[in-house]
Amino acid sequence: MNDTPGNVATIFDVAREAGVSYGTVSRVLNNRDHVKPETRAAVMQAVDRLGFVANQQARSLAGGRSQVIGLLLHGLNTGYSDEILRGIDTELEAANYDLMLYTTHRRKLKESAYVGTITRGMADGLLLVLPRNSPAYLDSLRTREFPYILIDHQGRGGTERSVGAANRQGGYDATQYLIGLGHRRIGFVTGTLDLACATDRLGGYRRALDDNGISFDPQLVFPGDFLQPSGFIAGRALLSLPQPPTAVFSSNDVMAFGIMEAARDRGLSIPGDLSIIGFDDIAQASLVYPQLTTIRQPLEEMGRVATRMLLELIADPQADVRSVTLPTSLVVRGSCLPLRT
Amino acid sequence: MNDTPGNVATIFDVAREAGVSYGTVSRVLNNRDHVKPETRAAVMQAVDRLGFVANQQARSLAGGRSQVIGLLLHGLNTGYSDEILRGIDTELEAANYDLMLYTTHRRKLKESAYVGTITRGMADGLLLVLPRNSPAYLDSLRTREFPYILIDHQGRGGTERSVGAANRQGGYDATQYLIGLGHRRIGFVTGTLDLACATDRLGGYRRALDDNGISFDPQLVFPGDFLQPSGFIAGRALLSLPQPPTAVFSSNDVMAFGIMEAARDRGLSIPGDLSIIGFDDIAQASLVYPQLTTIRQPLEEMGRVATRMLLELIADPQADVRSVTLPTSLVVRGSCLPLRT
DNA sequence: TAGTATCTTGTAAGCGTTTACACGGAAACG
DNA sequence: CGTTTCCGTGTAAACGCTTACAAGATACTA
Repeated sequence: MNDTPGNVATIFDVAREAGVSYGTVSRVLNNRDHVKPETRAAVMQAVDRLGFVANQQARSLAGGRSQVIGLLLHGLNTGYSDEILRGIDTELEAANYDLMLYTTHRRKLKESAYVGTITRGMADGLLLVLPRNSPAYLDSLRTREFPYILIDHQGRGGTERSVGAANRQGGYDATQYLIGLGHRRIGFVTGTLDLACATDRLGGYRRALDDNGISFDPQLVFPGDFLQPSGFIAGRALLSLPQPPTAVFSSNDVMAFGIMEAARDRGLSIPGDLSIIGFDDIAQASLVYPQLTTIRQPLEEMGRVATRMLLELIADPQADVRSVTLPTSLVVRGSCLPLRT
Repeated sequence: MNDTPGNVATIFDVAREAGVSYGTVSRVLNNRDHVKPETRAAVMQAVDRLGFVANQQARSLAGGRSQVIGLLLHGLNTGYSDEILRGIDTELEAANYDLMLYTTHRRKLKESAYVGTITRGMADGLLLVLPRNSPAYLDSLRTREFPYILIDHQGRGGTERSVGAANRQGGYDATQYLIGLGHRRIGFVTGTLDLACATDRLGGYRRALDDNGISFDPQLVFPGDFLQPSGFIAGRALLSLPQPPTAVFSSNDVMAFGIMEAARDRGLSIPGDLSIIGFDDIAQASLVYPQLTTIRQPLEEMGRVATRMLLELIADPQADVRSVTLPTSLVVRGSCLPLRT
């Protein structure tokens, strides 16, 4: 309020204003016991009058919480992170936490440096979006008992605390849906296969074929990298086969758009001549024409759940927080049709 | 490296390891003069050996930089912030700064509380994405001489340091393009009109009509709110007019998608029966079918430019940093056609 | 070669909090 | 009514760093 510009009220100013000691002010600010109600009120008034806001740096240096959690991302590229971020944001806001955003741009080295600074006081906990296999610095987090949660990471060892989606089941469901529509020659465009989620989706596809007595044809599987151009290329390749597929399952929506483009290029109508199903259910999926049938991955919810888990862990490091796999769901829109006979 | 779990090396540990005093270590860490080269090397080695990373909290408490800048956003809703964020991230990474993300969810009260905590040591500077008119707390930033830059804010007073886009010119260009294609009855769907960018786009539209001797017809202007459903509603309304428009200019891309939907609902083909032009050029614009012709707003560049301005301001508070308006550009895709006669 | 300026380093103080501890007074107990 | 317990508050120390300031070593000047 009435402070000279540049000079901001400290806990001492509040103490003087309220006629108590700084220790008492701290106790009030932290909702500690052993403070007389009138004193508490007086302090609160002084806080209001001075417009006092505690310095978080000092607070966390002195051993308190920083009320900040870190989020480590590869990048802001896909539109995939945005949705997770939204979930995290929602949950953090409710808990009165702030968010520190770190993007690594896929540089391994940077990641571990980040993890270093983050754990040195910057944040109370860490969320990592790590679709690939666990890097070494997780060890240091573990031994240091620093609270962290992995998002979208399906590590082999059950030791990691993570939240992910049922990629395998989703892949199975997508394939099963197409089979249910009568399709037998079903193309598959993979994601980047060093990511667990990509291999899981492929696994689901193969399993569904198996369960339905359809033999696996390697020709129908085309490698992609989760980006649109690779979808286009894959689409073109699959449609040029001597015996092209009547339906294609794309490991994500963005590549599905590429496949759509390739089909249109060839003069094929969707879904009349070719059924397409995607994975993720990003916002665009319902904006394209025809609207894309896809497997919904609950990204926002993953963000929310992970955040809740992390906050729980921060509150009680011994808490029994276990990995969670959230279910995917089939979203039927307009890009698939029963096989014409 | 070899620290007991939970105990992290401090500057004192480094000093002991290197056989110098902690003051010297600090000097080395901050690249100060007056350190003998051999000493510097010895300290750096000790730093490496111990895997030391400075505690940012302590550092900024003691008067140094926090190497953090804050970003205040309304929310992560539109896909619009993502792109700005990407630009910011790029620039920050280069400058070795970290990002603190604050979302207000449009709650005025929260904003000013945030600004309070941010300026109390949390960050060295602040970026605000503020399409609406400048709120009161900016005054406190100003008197406190805290470095900040506004993004996408076209305030009246030239006092604010901000970076924005040429919304008026963009609106003009879009309209002019449609007129050039022969269209005379051109619908317009507004954005939320309490935002400067929305009124500017409308202004550009009117100006272009004027310049071409086309009289302004209020019936052709329909209020929207930048979200897809309002585009749909607007599209339906415009197309139901006794004399419907042959082209529509939407104040942003997302609403344009809604208009497309409305047109399809009515059995109209795009661009055959109706030309549509958007504004923003978000990622989806090139994914829909037909691909959307639109006015590109250089969001990522806005983020980058604003960040550079802010960093400059942090480095030298007296720097002559002036507001910047970045040009928009017409991106021609497939959603507009010359008027059929 | 004495005197001064410059380099190099160490030490102390302080940034704004929290937390452990101390101490007087009120309440509870026998 | 003396003793014990708990309550309410103040004070000191610590968190890990930066930045004056001091002081010894070294280089430069006349």
